[in-house]
Amino acid sequence: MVTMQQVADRAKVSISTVSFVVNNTKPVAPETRERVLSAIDELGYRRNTMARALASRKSRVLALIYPLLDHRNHHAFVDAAATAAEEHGYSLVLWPIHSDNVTTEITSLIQAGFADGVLLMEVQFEDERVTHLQQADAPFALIGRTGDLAGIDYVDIDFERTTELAIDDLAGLGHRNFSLVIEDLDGTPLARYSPPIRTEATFRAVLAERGLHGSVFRVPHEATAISSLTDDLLREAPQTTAIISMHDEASYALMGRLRHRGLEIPRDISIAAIASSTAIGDLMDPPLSTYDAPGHELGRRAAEALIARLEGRDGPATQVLIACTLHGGASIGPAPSRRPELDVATG
Amino acid sequence: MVTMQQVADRAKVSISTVSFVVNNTKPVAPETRERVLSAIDELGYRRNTMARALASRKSRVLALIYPLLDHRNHHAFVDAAATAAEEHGYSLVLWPIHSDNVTTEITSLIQAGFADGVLLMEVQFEDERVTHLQQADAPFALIGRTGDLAGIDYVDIDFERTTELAIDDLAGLGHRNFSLVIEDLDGTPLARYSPPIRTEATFRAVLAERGLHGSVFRVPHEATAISSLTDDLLREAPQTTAIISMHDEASYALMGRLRHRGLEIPRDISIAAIASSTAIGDLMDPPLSTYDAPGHELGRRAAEALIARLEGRDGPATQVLIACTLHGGASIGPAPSRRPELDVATG
DNA sequence: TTGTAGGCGTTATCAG
DNA sequence: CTGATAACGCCTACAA
Repeated sequence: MVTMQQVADRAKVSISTVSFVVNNTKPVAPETRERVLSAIDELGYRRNTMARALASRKSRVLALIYPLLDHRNHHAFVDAAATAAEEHGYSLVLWPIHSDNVTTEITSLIQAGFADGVLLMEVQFEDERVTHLQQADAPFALIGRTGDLAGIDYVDIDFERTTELAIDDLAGLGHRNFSLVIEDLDGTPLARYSPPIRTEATFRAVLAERGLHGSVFRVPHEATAISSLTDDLLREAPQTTAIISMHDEASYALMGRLRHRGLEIPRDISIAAIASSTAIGDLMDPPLSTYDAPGHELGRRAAEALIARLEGRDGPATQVLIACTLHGGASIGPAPSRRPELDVATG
Repeated sequence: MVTMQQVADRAKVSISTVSFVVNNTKPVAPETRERVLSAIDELGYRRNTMARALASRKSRVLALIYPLLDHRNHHAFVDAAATAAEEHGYSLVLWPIHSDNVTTEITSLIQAGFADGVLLMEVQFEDERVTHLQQADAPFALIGRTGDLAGIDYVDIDFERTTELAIDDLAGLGHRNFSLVIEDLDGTPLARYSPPIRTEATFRAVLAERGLHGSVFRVPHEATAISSLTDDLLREAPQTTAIISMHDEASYALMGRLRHRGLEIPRDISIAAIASSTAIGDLMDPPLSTYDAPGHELGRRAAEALIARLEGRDGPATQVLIACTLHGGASIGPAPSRRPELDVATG
């Protein structure tokens, strides 16, 4: 390993001069700088990350508290956060959660000087990790939202706006009777996960406001519940002509079983997935019309918000909401004038 | 931040004694140890990661070179690697690749003392990153395999065994005519990606050995190619009764369009997905029979192999191959005695 | 514009 | 078993 001292010797300058050119921290005579630069080049010097962190009291590491629930697709999100971090001279460390004392684990990351700040995802409506971070005065940013957001940096999907968009798009096609399909997370660690909560509330509010009708189906993450959904829906809300789904597995099942029941999509019934992705939608036949989750942008902006905070650019909190946008697909269409009779025996 | 010195003062011992108990590095009198421990507890001491790394010349960080191709599901894999690392006192850092000079970037991670070792995924048959790491004498482990594997630590799916398993399982059901569907990666950065290469070679070899028949379909990752696959297959290999697919998107499309063409799965034709996952398979109707990729185990073992190497446990290289195992599904069944006539006009 | 020197918090070596 | 003390490689006042 080649050190600053060796570079200094070769360039016939002091070690601090090397530091100045390496970090651009003080003006250095062009000619001296050249000498240093070429010494660095010839020796293949790289400044030692750990020594730098120790001396500067900054690790330049962001810890992403990483949920172990693997039924969600965080890929784009994590990817973008890592990339953004790297572009700003930071690194992203995955911090899997599995201990019971999650909260103390998280702040110790920072107290141990390992990370400068924390990125939190899968945030619950009331999240003790957040309060703990606040108390410990540890820099953090959320992907997602808690209930109380005063002064908190966060980036999240605008579920409210997305829901409204989907309803209005479908209403514009003549639909008047909606069904919303969301995940039922009761009994799971995500019981108070806010996306379904916010979406359901918005769904009801918007329908009421527009004078439209609808039902809500909460579907647990189990094969039996998912496969019985279609029949439940047709029985309990037979007038439905437009389904909005925030449950990809359920969407799949619906597409298949609705056709089994003799309904054609979108001729007889429309279905739109929100907070999903085109990649998933394109697998279906017909391609599912999806309002794509802006995973990439969320990851990037969350990392950047945290970095901004770390670098002292204080000021108002970053509070960003991004709506999902409709991206192709062929599963929505004009509302049918009337629905064909269902062959109930087939169900 | 509370330091070792403060702990030492409070416990009325020297700083080295504190270090000994914190790291279990030398015997300490039970009573002294107790004093230190309670001082640590009272003060809330945590040893500084960066100082430790500097002094011990070990960062305890593994860098996962992280591909930016997001059409693959690396979730379980990354997750398991991070968890395993953490269990061994290491951290996993995501290192997104986007520079042109990937190779030098990778070794500089280590030269900068940031990471002790590197985990490489999406390995190509000939991979210059590997040769570069070898030349730089940087510790690394692969997830995947290059062509030349002498002395290299790697963990990979046993595509050969998996392919053989799938063929034999289906042959056991009476199938004699197979089609293999793999991704065509020509023209992409993964042109020499080894899984499809190995799988195709094995497919041909095993069929020949068993006296069975088959065709190979290489399908690019494009909607048009994927949607025309079914017709191509039925035209070019009409006698096929069993499809083995290593291309999830194509599997989806096949399930849908085969039914459109009047073929029932698995009555008329069987389909098995290899290196896939039950989670994906369960979305289909009928549930796709999948030979599940052991992502979780691969991630764990790769991380552990690298750590073993880092900790000087040398000896023969870790070279692990894990076959995918069949996991449920209902898309394979006995070979049909004869296939119903196809309504060619429907295609 | 450049150099000197004192940390940063640990680890590790060597005495006692 | 315990304690000094010298690294580890870099940053950063403070001097020159």
